[in-house]
Amino acid sequence: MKRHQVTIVDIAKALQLSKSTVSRALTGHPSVKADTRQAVLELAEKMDYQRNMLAISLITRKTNTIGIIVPEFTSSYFPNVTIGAQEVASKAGYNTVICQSNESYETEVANTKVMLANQVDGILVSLSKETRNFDHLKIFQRKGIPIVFFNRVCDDMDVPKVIVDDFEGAYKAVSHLLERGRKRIAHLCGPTSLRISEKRLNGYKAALKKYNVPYDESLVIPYDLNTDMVHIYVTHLLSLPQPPDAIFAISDPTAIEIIQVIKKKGLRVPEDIAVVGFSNDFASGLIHPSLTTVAQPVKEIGRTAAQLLIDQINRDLSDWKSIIRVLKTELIVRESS
Amino acid sequence: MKRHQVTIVDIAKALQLSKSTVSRALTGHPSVKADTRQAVLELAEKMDYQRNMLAISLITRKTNTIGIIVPEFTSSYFPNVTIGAQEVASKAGYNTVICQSNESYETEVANTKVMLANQVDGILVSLSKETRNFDHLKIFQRKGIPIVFFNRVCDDMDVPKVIVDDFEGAYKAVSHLLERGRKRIAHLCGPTSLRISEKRLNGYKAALKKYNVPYDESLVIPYDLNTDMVHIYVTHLLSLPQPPDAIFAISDPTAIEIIQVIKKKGLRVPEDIAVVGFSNDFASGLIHPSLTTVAQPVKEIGRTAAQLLIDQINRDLSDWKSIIRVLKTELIVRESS
DNA sequence: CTGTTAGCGCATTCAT
DNA sequence: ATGAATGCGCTAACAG
Repeated sequence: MKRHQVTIVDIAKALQLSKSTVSRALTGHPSVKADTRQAVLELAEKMDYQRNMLAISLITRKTNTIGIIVPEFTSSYFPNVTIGAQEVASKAGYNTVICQSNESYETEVANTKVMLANQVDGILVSLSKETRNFDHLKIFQRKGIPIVFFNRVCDDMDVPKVIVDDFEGAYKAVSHLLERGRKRIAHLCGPTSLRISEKRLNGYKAALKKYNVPYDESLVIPYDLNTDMVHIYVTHLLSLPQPPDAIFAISDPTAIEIIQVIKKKGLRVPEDIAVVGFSNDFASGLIHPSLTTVAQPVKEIGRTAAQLLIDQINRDLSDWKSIIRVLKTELIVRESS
Repeated sequence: MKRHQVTIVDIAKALQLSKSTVSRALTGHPSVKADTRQAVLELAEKMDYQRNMLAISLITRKTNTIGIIVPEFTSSYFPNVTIGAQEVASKAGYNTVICQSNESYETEVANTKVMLANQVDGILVSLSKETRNFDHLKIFQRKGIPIVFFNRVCDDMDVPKVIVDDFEGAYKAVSHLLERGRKRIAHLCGPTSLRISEKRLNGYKAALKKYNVPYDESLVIPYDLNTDMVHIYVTHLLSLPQPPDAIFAISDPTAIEIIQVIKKKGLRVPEDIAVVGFSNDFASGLIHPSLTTVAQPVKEIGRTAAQLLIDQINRDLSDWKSIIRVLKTELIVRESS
């Protein structure tokens, strides 16, 4: 299928001008007579001329495009982060290419190849739950292409990161449960590959310690974020000799699933078991009972990450910063606790 | 910031080969000795070589990229459509660039410029609620770049479209309410600019007619999808001399907001007022009471649209089809009706 | 203010 | 099976 592309040459011919003049007129270069520019612009408009960014990027070695790699799009978390990121990016003149890794390491690697091949000026990454090797990301460092991590970060790499205070968030959530008189608090924690799992677990432990509640390993269940498995874990917890009277979940989708399972078993939330989630997904305010959760400033995370990335792009290679920006969480108490 | 890019030339030099040979080896051309290819591939890997798609696309006039323009990302509808679309696209070797118009005509126009400048091979579009002029999209037709519309389509243009049977969906929803004995059914309908608003309204009217319920214009309220306004409309409806006993909403976010407003006023759903939505967003199964709604096959819409687009891209310009694919809806009855 | 020249990185004719 | 030359559309020196 042969498409015809309108080029600068076409305009130049029609106007009896040189290519360079047309090019300059189009790019708003000051050194071009007002009426010449006017004529060029008008004709360009009339001919549906669009600058070919491929050619321009090839020369300037800049695509004004940033890549975003996220694990999934099913909760409201990542869509909202990308909204925030796009907001800042487009204001700074950058386009955005979004890829989902689907929580798969393989796919994540493939995504990075695409980003490289398309010469993005930088990438925003939140790791898949499977990712334990970071070579595919270190390539960017070697090539001098800025990376900024958010949410699921890589400790191995000395680049900017945007996270929330996961420790404190979990600490607040569990303290809240303890203050409400809960004695046996279970924790459905995330996969060990993710640092956030560890940090939230530590917050959980610290809260227990502060309130002098012994840490009981049998109440802590690591799971791989596949919500299909939640009912098994909940069933298990409820069948313990001393079942928990509260569950703190690593994420809102998890917590929501927990509530569904508990209700299906004929138990009441929060009377029999309290539930607390993490992230304040859109759905958590709607579910019945509404979910107590640790809110993250989602769009702000996206904005901050994009801003750090753009700063890095504009900065000289020599003085890259590896700032870690820690945003605050907020405990939102609702009916489930 | 000067990045160094590894090029074919680097590999050629290191291996004492010509550029063409290296290029052929890299692209899997058969006419190259097995061990030469082997050597090239190995070195390329070792040097972190990545083909520069900008250069390749410039020559081949093909970017293997499709653009997607959606109005928003806040409900679960559009994220899910894009997931379906990406699935098909990436299987066919296409990358995806996603833009949000934020329901703004201006932004939508800007988005199309970006797509053109980046030489996408085709675009998937769902119109913003403001869009009434389609020149920015007709440019694609003129340039021979395939377009496929989904959900919010443009009647003016003879291109493939993927929609659901909005008329039937609304008809089923309203019939359901009537069968449950509701007599005065209000309808919060979408902006007149969107065809889906009209079709759903027609389905509403047809159902009333079938059940011999007179059409009462005062119960039909057009609104612009800004959920902040919902409480005003609901308040108005409830203050009517003969208030409605049911509300059919153009969308799930709308219906969810309606339920919240009704509950806040101390009325019960569905006892006092039944509510039905449209689309079966993720949240609709979680809200209390859970929402009766018309489910759309969301991912399937994305898949179908992407497939039609890719078909079109591979087809010859001369025989473009303007198929309209109409997918089925399904009424999901929950607690709110 | 405007024109001329050179190449960005690569695939693709032609040659050999 | 390999090499040399051409050019995709455009910007960026370099000249007037």
